[in-house]
Amino acid sequence: MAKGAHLKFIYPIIMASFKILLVEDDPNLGQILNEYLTVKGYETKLCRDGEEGVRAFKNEAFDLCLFDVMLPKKDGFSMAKEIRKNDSVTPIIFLTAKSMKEDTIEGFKIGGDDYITKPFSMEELLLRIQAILRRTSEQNPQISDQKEFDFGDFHFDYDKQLLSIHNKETSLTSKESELLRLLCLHLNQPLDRSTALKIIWRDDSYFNARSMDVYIAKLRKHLKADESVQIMTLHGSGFKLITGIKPS
Amino acid sequence: MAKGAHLKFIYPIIMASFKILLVEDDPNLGQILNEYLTVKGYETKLCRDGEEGVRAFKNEAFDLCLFDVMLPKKDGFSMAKEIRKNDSVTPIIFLTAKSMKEDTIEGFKIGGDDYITKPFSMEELLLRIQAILRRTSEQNPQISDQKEFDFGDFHFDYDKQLLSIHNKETSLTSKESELLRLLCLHLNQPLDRSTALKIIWRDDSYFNARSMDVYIAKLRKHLKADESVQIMTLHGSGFKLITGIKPS
DNA sequence: AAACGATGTTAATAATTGTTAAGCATGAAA
DNA sequence: TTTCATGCTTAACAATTATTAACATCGTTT
Repeated sequence: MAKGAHLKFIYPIIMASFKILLVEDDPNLGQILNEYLTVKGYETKLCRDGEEGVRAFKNEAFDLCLFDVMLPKKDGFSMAKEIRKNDSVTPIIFLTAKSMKEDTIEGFKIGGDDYITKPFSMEELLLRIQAILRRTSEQNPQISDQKEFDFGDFHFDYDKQLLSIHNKETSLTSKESELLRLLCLHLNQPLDRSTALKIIWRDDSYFNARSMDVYIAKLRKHLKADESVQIMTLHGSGFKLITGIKPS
Repeated sequence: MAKGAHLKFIYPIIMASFKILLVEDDPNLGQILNEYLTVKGYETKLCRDGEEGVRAFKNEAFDLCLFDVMLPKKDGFSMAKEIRKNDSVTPIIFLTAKSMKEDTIEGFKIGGDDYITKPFSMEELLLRIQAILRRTSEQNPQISDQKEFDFGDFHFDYDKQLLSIHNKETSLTSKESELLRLLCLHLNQPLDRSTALKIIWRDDSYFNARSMDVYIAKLRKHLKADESVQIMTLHGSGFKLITGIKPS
């Protein structure tokens, strides 16, 4: 029955890349798909036939499968059946040449998650992949959701909203925690203003931007406890949490 | 602001069936879909236009949305956008008359989960619904029928409405129990205010929200018996029952 | 340097949540 | 029936958190 409003939208902005098992015998299409998905930030493994595909699945961990239905040695549905014997969660998308309804339905019955009919647009495929991964990754916290951070002398527990140093503990508000978490995920790397606004405030607008500046100021106060840690301003683009500043 | 006499029906908290929000302006198709889904064991709510649909979504908890794209007052995509502001998880399937690629892609970008082109077979629609619900229900805590919970030093029996620690037993009221149950199902994870209100109070309204705050306070008192357990506030979004707090 | 936009800082205001207690309805006991 | 106990809701006010406003400062461009 239900659902959670207000769950944070964690888009794959900060995220270890997903690994996709692609099985396609047509060399052209295979290569195009492979390149396209790589460009889009996915790690891929391309196999040329069904047996090779199943073998790869057994030996490596994938986040999603993309199977052509018609394949040499072992067709896509048979692969899916074999995989579903031991694994009921990894999403499977079928590529089918014909838009035969029977194929479609067969695919879903086996436990496939989607099918897409050739010819298809790359963007559509990408969007389907994202839709499915968005869903699965939310239940897969380790992919993007680091909960505790150490930087400088600080220890930050995002879940408990606690920032501690030496033996002092400060409890943070939710907004402070979210912002600090983003900064930590980008430790010593730039955090884009607009990115942070979209993730935390859901909207990059003037007032939200000002609000964020206020929170940056609050965090800076908290972080004064260790001189070697600082939130640096990247004028016109964002902020960066840096560690290892030498005492002057 | 007196509310006057009113009746409130207590629905079963643990429902077997999924609840689908169906928004379709064509009376024939609407009724057919409605009946078909009902026969297939789903609970449905049928709305005739977009505004009605969004209103329904805000006040009731649904497991899946099925939106026609072309609708009076507010089209399906606009509905999805509005819903996605606060809810990134409830699956949305679009029904589209034309198989326009732009439409498709637009739908996915908004955060839709699938689309299906009219005319479609009922069986295909059902299979798509099942594919999505299979995936979401696995990660959907509140559908669980777990009756007893252990957290910190507590043992909580939902059916008996008993919260015990060491050798002390406290009997809870039904509202206390329902709220604690939801928190337990989300142990160490956020529980959204609106979700809890829709499930326990059947309606996310101002007074119910205040009532819920009162019950949070009551639960906090009960939970004082173990310092390592706390209900933490997620300002603006909800609460989280957390365990493993260090003694200070 | 002057002008402009972006950011820093503090304070005021607004919104949300915490807490206590007063009302109300219901059902059981007298 | 009246009385009482119970559980839930509503009200009132306090505390906390978030946003907006106002003004200072910094960086960049000219």
